[in-house]
Amino acid sequence: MRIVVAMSGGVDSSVAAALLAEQGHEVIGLSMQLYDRRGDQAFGSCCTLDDLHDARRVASTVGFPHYIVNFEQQFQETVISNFVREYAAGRTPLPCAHCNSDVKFSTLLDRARGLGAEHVATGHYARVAPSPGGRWRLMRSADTGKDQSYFLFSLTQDQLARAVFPVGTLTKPEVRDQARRLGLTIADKPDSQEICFVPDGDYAAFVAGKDARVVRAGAIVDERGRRIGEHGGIHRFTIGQRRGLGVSAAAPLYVLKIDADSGTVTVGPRGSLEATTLTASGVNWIAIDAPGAWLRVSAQIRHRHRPAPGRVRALAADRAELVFDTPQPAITPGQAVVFYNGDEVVGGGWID
RNA sequence: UGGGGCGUGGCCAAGCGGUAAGGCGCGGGACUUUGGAUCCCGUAUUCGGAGGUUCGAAUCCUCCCGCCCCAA
Repeated sequence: MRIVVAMSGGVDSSVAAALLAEQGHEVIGLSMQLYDRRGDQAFGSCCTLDDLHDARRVASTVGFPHYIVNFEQQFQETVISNFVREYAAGRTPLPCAHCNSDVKFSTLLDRARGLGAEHVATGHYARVAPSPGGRWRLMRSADTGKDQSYFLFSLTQDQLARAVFPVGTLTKPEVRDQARRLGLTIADKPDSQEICFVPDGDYAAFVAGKDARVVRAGAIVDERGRRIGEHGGIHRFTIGQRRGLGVSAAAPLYVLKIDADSGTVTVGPRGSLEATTLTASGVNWIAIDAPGAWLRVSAQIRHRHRPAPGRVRALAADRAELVFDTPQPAITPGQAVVFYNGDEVVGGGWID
Protein backbone atom coordinates (compact mmCIF):
# COMPACT_ATOMS: atom_id res chain seq x y z
CA MET A 1 0.00 0.00 0.00
CA ARG A 2 1.00 3.61 -0.32
CA ILE A 3 2.15 5.01 2.99
CA VAL A 4 3.53 8.32 4.14
CA VAL A 5 6.37 8.23 6.63
CA ALA A 6 7.07 11.20 8.88
CA MET A 7 10.83 11.55 8.75
CA SER A 8 12.74 13.56 11.33
CA GLY A 9 16.14 12.66 9.96
CA GLY A 10 16.82 10.44 12.96
CA VAL A 11 17.50 6.74 13.13
CA ASP A 12 14.04 5.57 14.16
CA SER A 13 11.96 7.19 11.46
CA SER A 14 14.62 6.42 8.85
CA VAL A 15 14.58 2.74 9.68
CA ALA A 16 10.79 2.81 9.79
CA ALA A 17 10.70 4.15 6.24
CA ALA A 18 13.36 1.79 4.96
CA LEU A 19 11.69 -1.27 6.46
CA LEU A 20 8.33 -0.40 4.95
CA ALA A 21 9.95 0.10 1.57
CA GLU A 22 11.73 -3.21 1.90
CA GLN A 23 8.41 -4.88 2.66
CA GLY A 24 7.16 -3.68 -0.69
CA HIS A 25 5.10 -0.69 0.36
CA GLU A 26 5.03 2.42 -1.74
CA VAL A 27 6.73 4.83 0.63
CA ILE A 28 6.60 8.60 0.49
CA GLY A 29 8.84 10.37 2.95
CA LEU A 30 7.69 13.67 4.40
CA SER A 31 9.76 15.88 6.65
CA MET A 32 7.92 18.56 8.53
CA GLN A 33 9.40 21.99 8.79
CA LEU A 34 7.85 23.07 12.05
CA TYR A 35 9.74 26.00 13.32
CA ASP A 36 11.63 28.39 11.14
CA ARG A 37 13.97 30.52 13.16
CA ARG A 38 14.77 32.96 10.41
CA GLY A 39 18.33 34.11 10.53
CA ASP A 40 19.43 31.02 12.37
CA GLN A 41 20.69 28.00 10.59
CA ALA A 42 18.56 25.80 12.78
CA PHE A 43 14.86 25.06 12.54
CA GLY A 44 15.01 23.38 15.89
CA SER A 45 16.72 20.26 17.11
CA CYS A 46 14.36 17.91 15.31
CA CYS A 47 14.41 19.54 11.92
CA THR A 48 17.66 21.28 11.32
CA LEU A 49 18.91 21.58 7.78
CA ASP A 50 21.23 18.70 8.56
CA ASP A 51 18.30 16.59 9.66
CA LEU A 52 16.42 17.38 6.47
CA HIS A 53 19.46 16.41 4.49
CA ASP A 54 19.76 13.19 6.45
CA ALA A 55 16.16 12.31 5.70
CA ARG A 56 16.64 13.12 2.05
CA ARG A 57 19.76 11.01 1.89
CA VAL A 58 17.94 8.03 3.40
CA ALA A 59 15.13 8.41 0.87
CA SER A 60 17.68 8.56 -1.89
CA THR A 61 19.58 5.53 -0.63
CA VAL A 62 16.48 3.41 -0.25
CA GLY A 63 14.82 4.81 -3.34
CA PHE A 64 11.58 6.56 -2.50
CA PRO A 65 10.40 10.15 -2.93
CA HIS A 66 10.92 12.64 -0.15
CA TYR A 67 9.26 16.01 0.35
CA ILE A 68 9.51 18.75 2.89
CA VAL A 69 6.20 20.15 4.06
CA ASN A 70 5.85 23.42 5.89
CA PHE A 71 3.68 22.94 8.95
CA GLU A 72 4.99 25.94 10.75
CA GLN A 73 1.59 27.58 11.03
CA GLN A 74 -0.18 24.49 12.34
CA PHE A 75 2.64 23.82 14.75
CA GLN A 76 2.47 27.38 16.04
CA GLU A 77 -1.29 27.30 16.39
CA THR A 78 -1.43 24.00 18.23
CA VAL A 79 1.74 22.86 19.92
CA ILE A 80 3.53 26.11 20.61
CA SER A 81 0.51 28.14 21.59
CA ASN A 82 -0.49 25.38 23.97
CA PHE A 83 3.04 25.23 25.36
CA VAL A 84 3.08 28.94 26.15
CA ARG A 85 -0.50 29.01 27.43
CA GLU A 86 0.13 26.16 29.83
CA TYR A 87 3.19 27.75 31.38
CA ALA A 88 1.34 31.05 31.69
CA ALA A 89 -1.38 29.19 33.57
CA GLY A 90 1.08 27.68 36.02
CA ARG A 91 0.88 24.27 34.39
CA THR A 92 3.59 22.16 32.79
CA PRO A 93 2.94 21.32 29.13
CA LEU A 94 3.66 18.09 27.32
CA PRO A 95 4.27 19.28 23.76
CA CYS A 96 5.23 15.91 22.29
CA ALA A 97 1.79 14.48 22.97
CA HIS A 98 0.08 17.46 21.34
CA CYS A 99 2.41 17.25 18.37
CA ASN A 100 1.43 13.63 17.83
CA SER A 101 -2.32 14.08 17.95
CA ASP A 102 -2.57 17.62 16.59
CA VAL A 103 0.09 17.61 13.90
CA LYS A 104 1.52 14.24 12.95
CA PHE A 105 -1.74 12.36 13.01
CA SER A 106 -4.03 15.14 11.89
CA THR A 107 -2.43 17.67 9.58
CA LEU A 108 0.10 15.19 8.31
CA LEU A 109 -2.58 12.58 7.85
CA ASP A 110 -4.61 15.03 5.78
CA ARG A 111 -1.60 15.72 3.65
CA ALA A 112 -1.09 11.98 3.21
CA ARG A 113 -4.61 11.60 1.91
CA GLY A 114 -3.85 14.26 -0.62
CA LEU A 115 -1.03 12.06 -1.80
CA GLY A 116 -3.30 9.05 -2.02
CA ALA A 117 -2.02 7.41 1.15
CA GLU A 118 -4.36 6.28 3.89
CA HIS A 119 -1.63 5.54 6.40
CA VAL A 120 1.02 7.51 8.21
CA ALA A 121 4.03 5.82 9.73
CA THR A 122 6.37 7.29 12.33
CA GLY A 123 9.42 6.15 14.23
CA HIS A 124 7.56 5.89 17.52
CA TYR A 125 8.28 3.02 19.86
CA ALA A 126 4.75 1.74 20.32
CA ARG A 127 2.48 -0.86 18.78
CA VAL A 128 -0.97 -0.58 17.32
CA ALA A 129 -3.20 -3.49 16.38
CA PRO A 130 -6.84 -4.20 15.61
CA SER A 131 -8.87 -6.09 18.20
CA PRO A 132 -11.62 -8.63 17.52
CA GLY A 133 -14.24 -6.14 18.64
CA GLY A 134 -13.25 -3.74 15.89
CA ARG A 135 -11.39 -1.39 18.21
CA TRP A 136 -7.83 -0.35 17.59
CA ARG A 137 -5.51 -1.11 20.45
CA LEU A 138 -2.41 0.83 21.45
CA MET A 139 0.37 -1.01 23.26
CA ARG A 140 3.81 -0.41 24.64
CA SER A 141 6.73 -1.18 22.37
CA ALA A 142 8.73 -4.38 22.58
CA ASP A 143 11.59 -2.33 23.97
CA THR A 144 9.95 -1.21 27.21
CA GLY A 145 12.88 1.04 27.95
CA LYS A 146 12.20 3.12 24.85
CA ASP A 147 8.42 2.92 24.94
CA GLN A 148 6.64 6.06 23.77
CA SER A 149 3.03 5.03 24.10
CA TYR A 150 2.72 7.60 26.87
CA PHE A 151 2.99 10.35 24.25
CA LEU A 152 0.36 8.74 22.05
CA PHE A 153 -2.54 8.35 24.46
CA SER A 154 -4.60 11.06 22.80
CA LEU A 155 -4.81 9.37 19.39
CA THR A 156 -8.38 8.69 18.34
CA GLN A 157 -9.62 5.44 16.91
CA ASP A 158 -9.58 6.98 13.48
CA GLN A 159 -5.99 8.10 13.93
CA LEU A 160 -4.88 4.75 15.32
CA ALA A 161 -6.50 3.00 12.37
CA ARG A 162 -4.16 4.90 10.10
CA ALA A 163 -1.04 4.81 12.26
CA VAL A 164 1.87 2.52 11.55
CA PHE A 165 4.82 2.07 13.92
CA PRO A 166 7.40 -0.09 12.15
CA VAL A 167 10.02 0.05 14.92
CA GLY A 168 7.55 -0.70 17.70
CA THR A 169 8.44 -4.37 17.67
CA LEU A 170 12.18 -3.73 17.76
CA THR A 171 14.62 -2.72 20.44
CA LYS A 172 16.78 0.33 19.98
CA PRO A 173 19.93 -1.75 19.35
CA GLU A 174 17.99 -3.74 16.75
CA VAL A 175 16.92 -0.54 15.06
CA ARG A 176 20.52 0.60 14.81
CA ASP A 177 21.49 -2.83 13.47
CA GLN A 178 18.79 -2.53 10.84
CA ALA A 179 20.06 0.92 9.93
CA ARG A 180 23.53 -0.49 9.34
CA ARG A 181 22.22 -3.47 7.41
CA LEU A 182 20.23 -1.14 5.19
CA GLY A 183 23.28 1.02 4.64
CA LEU A 184 21.82 4.15 6.21
CA THR A 185 24.38 6.78 7.10
CA ILE A 186 22.48 7.86 10.18
CA ALA A 187 22.90 4.48 11.91
CA ASP A 188 24.99 5.95 14.70
CA LYS A 189 23.33 9.32 14.95
CA PRO A 190 22.67 10.24 18.61
CA ASP A 191 19.13 10.07 19.96
CA SER A 192 17.33 13.37 20.00
CA GLN A 193 16.31 14.84 23.30
CA GLU A 194 14.67 17.85 24.89
CA ILE A 195 12.08 20.05 23.26
CA CYS A 196 12.63 20.22 19.51
CA PHE A 197 11.54 23.83 19.11
CA VAL A 198 13.76 25.19 21.88
CA PRO A 199 17.19 24.29 20.48
CA ASP A 200 19.20 25.98 23.20
CA GLY A 201 17.16 24.45 26.00
CA ASP A 202 16.25 27.84 27.42
CA TYR A 203 12.54 27.18 27.38
CA ALA A 204 11.82 29.89 29.97
CA ALA A 205 13.23 32.56 27.68
CA PHE A 206 11.28 31.02 24.82
CA VAL A 207 8.02 31.30 26.73
CA ALA A 208 8.84 34.84 27.85
CA GLY A 209 9.55 35.78 24.25
CA LYS A 210 6.13 34.53 23.19
CA ASP A 211 4.18 36.04 26.05
CA ALA A 212 5.92 38.79 28.01
CA ARG A 213 3.11 38.77 30.57
CA VAL A 214 4.53 35.68 32.22
CA VAL A 215 7.58 37.62 33.32
CA ARG A 216 6.01 38.76 36.53
CA ALA A 217 7.78 38.61 39.87
CA GLY A 218 6.08 36.66 42.60
CA ALA A 219 6.60 35.26 46.04
CA ILE A 220 8.10 31.96 47.04
CA VAL A 221 6.39 30.85 50.23
CA ASP A 222 6.68 27.84 52.50
CA GLU A 223 3.84 25.54 53.44
CA ARG A 224 2.76 27.88 56.20
CA GLY A 225 2.58 30.77 53.81
CA ARG A 226 5.67 32.55 55.01
CA ARG A 227 7.48 34.45 52.31
CA ILE A 228 10.99 33.04 51.98
CA GLY A 229 12.01 34.33 48.58
CA GLU A 230 11.06 35.78 45.24
CA HIS A 231 11.05 34.54 41.67
CA GLY A 232 10.99 36.04 38.20
CA GLY A 233 7.93 34.34 36.78
CA ILE A 234 5.87 31.21 37.32
CA HIS A 235 6.82 29.86 33.90
CA ARG A 236 10.20 28.97 35.36
CA PHE A 237 8.75 26.30 37.64
CA THR A 238 7.18 22.90 37.58
CA ILE A 239 5.81 20.74 40.36
CA GLY A 240 8.58 18.76 42.02
CA GLN A 241 11.31 21.11 40.89
CA ARG A 242 14.20 21.38 43.28
CA ARG A 243 16.84 23.37 41.51
CA GLY A 244 16.65 26.99 40.53
CA LEU A 245 14.67 28.14 43.55
CA GLY A 246 17.52 30.24 44.92
CA VAL A 247 16.29 29.64 48.44
CA SER A 248 18.28 27.99 51.19
CA ALA A 249 16.85 25.82 53.92
CA ALA A 250 17.93 23.05 56.22
CA ALA A 251 16.70 20.44 53.74
CA PRO A 252 16.10 20.58 49.99
CA LEU A 253 12.94 22.37 48.95
CA TYR A 254 10.67 21.31 46.11
CA VAL A 255 7.93 23.18 44.28
CA LEU A 256 4.60 22.02 45.68
CA LYS A 257 2.14 24.39 44.07
CA ILE A 258 2.02 27.14 41.47
CA ASP A 259 -0.75 29.72 41.71
CA ALA A 260 -1.03 31.58 38.43
CA ASP A 261 -3.44 34.23 39.71
CA SER A 262 -1.28 35.44 42.58
CA GLY A 263 1.99 34.37 41.03
CA THR A 264 2.84 32.54 44.23
CA VAL A 265 5.06 29.47 44.22
CA THR A 266 4.75 27.24 47.28
CA VAL A 267 7.70 25.08 48.26
CA GLY A 268 8.25 22.45 50.88
CA PRO A 269 9.97 19.20 51.78
CA ARG A 270 10.00 16.23 49.50
CA GLY A 271 7.45 14.33 51.51
CA SER A 272 4.85 17.00 50.84
CA LEU A 273 4.99 16.22 47.11
CA GLU A 274 3.11 12.99 47.48
CA ALA A 275 -0.55 12.66 46.68
CA THR A 276 -2.94 9.82 46.04
CA THR A 277 -5.69 11.18 43.85
CA LEU A 278 -6.00 13.21 40.70
CA THR A 279 -8.57 14.16 38.12
CA ALA A 280 -7.97 14.44 34.42
CA SER A 281 -9.64 16.27 31.55
CA GLY A 282 -9.61 15.69 27.82
CA VAL A 283 -9.66 12.00 28.58
CA ASN A 284 -9.38 9.63 25.64
CA TRP A 285 -10.46 6.03 26.12
CA ILE A 286 -8.78 3.66 23.71
CA ALA A 287 -9.25 0.08 24.84
CA ILE A 288 -12.72 0.51 26.28
CA ASP A 289 -15.70 2.83 26.56
CA ALA A 290 -15.59 5.28 29.47
CA PRO A 291 -15.87 3.12 32.60
CA GLY A 292 -18.66 4.16 34.96
CA ALA A 293 -17.38 1.90 37.73
CA TRP A 294 -13.94 1.73 39.28
CA LEU A 295 -11.45 -0.05 37.07
CA ARG A 296 -8.08 -1.40 38.17
CA VAL A 297 -5.19 0.02 36.12
CA SER A 298 -1.57 0.95 36.47
CA ALA A 299 -1.16 4.64 35.83
CA GLN A 300 1.78 6.64 34.59
CA ILE A 301 1.87 10.36 35.42
CA ARG A 302 4.95 11.42 33.51
CA HIS A 303 7.34 10.11 30.96
CA ARG A 304 9.60 7.62 32.72
CA HIS A 305 7.40 7.43 35.77
CA ARG A 306 7.14 3.81 36.78
CA PRO A 307 3.43 3.03 36.44
CA ALA A 308 1.74 2.62 39.79
CA PRO A 309 -1.38 0.59 40.57
CA GLY A 310 -4.66 2.26 41.31
CA ARG A 311 -8.24 2.55 40.18
CA VAL A 312 -9.91 4.85 37.71
CA ARG A 313 -13.43 5.77 36.74
CA ALA A 314 -15.03 8.21 34.34
CA LEU A 315 -16.57 11.35 35.84
CA ALA A 316 -17.96 12.54 32.52
CA ALA A 317 -17.48 11.83 28.86
CA ASP A 318 -13.99 13.27 28.86
CA ARG A 319 -13.11 13.45 32.54
CA ALA A 320 -11.80 10.83 34.92
CA GLU A 321 -10.73 10.36 38.50
CA LEU A 322 -7.80 8.23 39.54
CA VAL A 323 -6.89 6.95 42.99
CA PHE A 324 -3.47 5.42 43.47
CA ASP A 325 -3.00 2.57 45.93
CA THR A 326 0.02 4.38 47.32
CA PRO A 327 0.92 8.11 47.20
CA GLN A 328 2.87 9.25 44.15
CA PRO A 329 5.35 12.12 44.02
CA ALA A 330 4.78 15.34 42.08
CA ILE A 331 1.46 14.86 40.32
CA THR A 332 1.77 17.74 37.87
CA PRO A 333 -1.09 19.63 36.19
CA GLY A 334 -0.58 19.74 32.44
CA GLN A 335 1.18 16.41 32.25
CA ALA A 336 -0.57 13.34 30.94
CA VAL A 337 -1.84 10.49 33.04
CA VAL A 338 -2.02 7.31 31.00
CA PHE A 339 -3.86 4.23 32.21
CA TYR A 340 -2.39 0.85 31.37
CA ASN A 341 -3.56 -2.71 31.62
CA GLY A 342 -0.26 -4.49 31.34
CA ASP A 343 1.26 -3.31 28.07
CA GLU A 344 -1.98 -1.98 26.68
CA VAL A 345 -3.05 1.64 26.85
CA VAL A 346 -6.54 1.74 28.31
CA GLY A 347 -6.81 5.49 27.99
CA GLY A 348 -5.37 8.71 29.28
CA GLY A 349 -5.98 12.38 29.90
CA TRP A 350 -4.53 15.64 31.03
CA ILE A 351 -3.95 16.11 34.75
CA ASP A 352 -6.05 18.98 36.16
C1' U B 1 34.89 53.94 72.45
C1' G B 2 27.76 53.95 76.79
C1' G B 3 25.14 49.10 76.03
C1' G B 4 24.28 44.73 72.98
C1' G B 5 25.00 41.41 68.72
C1' C B 6 27.75 39.34 64.71
C1' G B 7 31.92 37.75 61.51
C1' U B 8 32.31 29.58 59.18
C1' G B 9 33.55 27.72 51.23
C1' G B 10 30.64 32.27 45.79
C1' C B 11 25.84 32.70 48.89
C1' C B 12 22.45 31.10 53.18
C1' A B 13 23.90 28.50 57.39
C1' A B 14 24.65 24.36 61.68
C1' G B 15 28.23 23.55 65.23
C1' C B 16 29.52 26.55 71.06
C1' G B 17 36.16 22.09 73.93
C1' G B 18 37.15 16.57 70.73
C1' U B 19 39.12 17.09 65.63
C1' A B 20 34.12 21.54 59.81
C1' A B 21 26.12 19.23 59.12
C1' G B 22 22.83 20.76 55.55
C1' G B 23 20.87 23.89 51.76
C1' C B 24 21.62 27.27 47.46
C1' G B 25 25.00 27.77 43.52
C1' C B 26 28.66 25.55 40.65
C1' G B 27 31.30 21.24 38.20
C1' G B 28 30.84 16.16 36.56
C1' G B 29 27.84 11.77 35.73
C1' A B 30 23.22 8.81 35.03
C1' C B 31 18.46 9.09 32.75
C1' U B 32 15.84 11.09 28.46
C1' U B 33 11.43 12.31 22.03
C1' U B 34 7.91 16.87 27.82
C1' G B 35 9.82 19.61 32.25
C1' G B 36 16.34 25.15 33.58
C1' A B 37 12.49 17.74 36.17
C1' U B 38 14.28 13.85 39.18
C1' C B 39 18.62 10.95 40.70
C1' C B 40 24.10 10.10 41.81
C1' C B 41 29.10 12.05 42.73
C1' G B 42 32.30 16.19 43.75
C1' U B 43 32.93 21.07 45.88
C1' A B 44 36.49 24.80 53.35
C1' U B 45 43.22 20.70 56.25
C1' U B 46 39.72 25.13 57.66
C1' C B 47 36.15 28.65 60.69
C1' G B 48 37.89 37.83 60.09
C1' G B 49 43.43 38.52 62.00
C1' A B 50 47.26 37.80 65.80
C1' G B 51 48.50 35.79 70.34
C1' G B 52 47.16 32.68 74.71
C1' U B 53 44.82 28.50 77.80
C1' U B 54 44.44 23.06 76.80
C1' C B 55 46.46 16.43 75.39
C1' G B 56 43.10 18.82 71.95
C1' A B 57 39.64 25.01 70.06
C1' A B 58 35.52 27.25 64.88
C1' U B 59 34.11 26.53 69.92
C1' C B 60 37.39 29.44 76.26
C1' C B 61 40.64 34.15 77.22
C1' U B 62 43.25 38.82 75.36
C1' C B 63 44.09 42.36 71.72
C1' C B 64 43.22 44.07 66.73
C1' C B 65 40.14 44.56 62.08
C1' G B 66 35.19 44.79 59.86
C1' C B 67 29.85 44.92 60.06
C1' C B 68 24.94 45.61 62.64
C1' C B 69 21.32 47.20 66.49
C1' C B 70 19.83 50.25 70.84
C1' A B 71 20.97 54.48 73.31
C1' A B 72 23.45 59.55 72.81
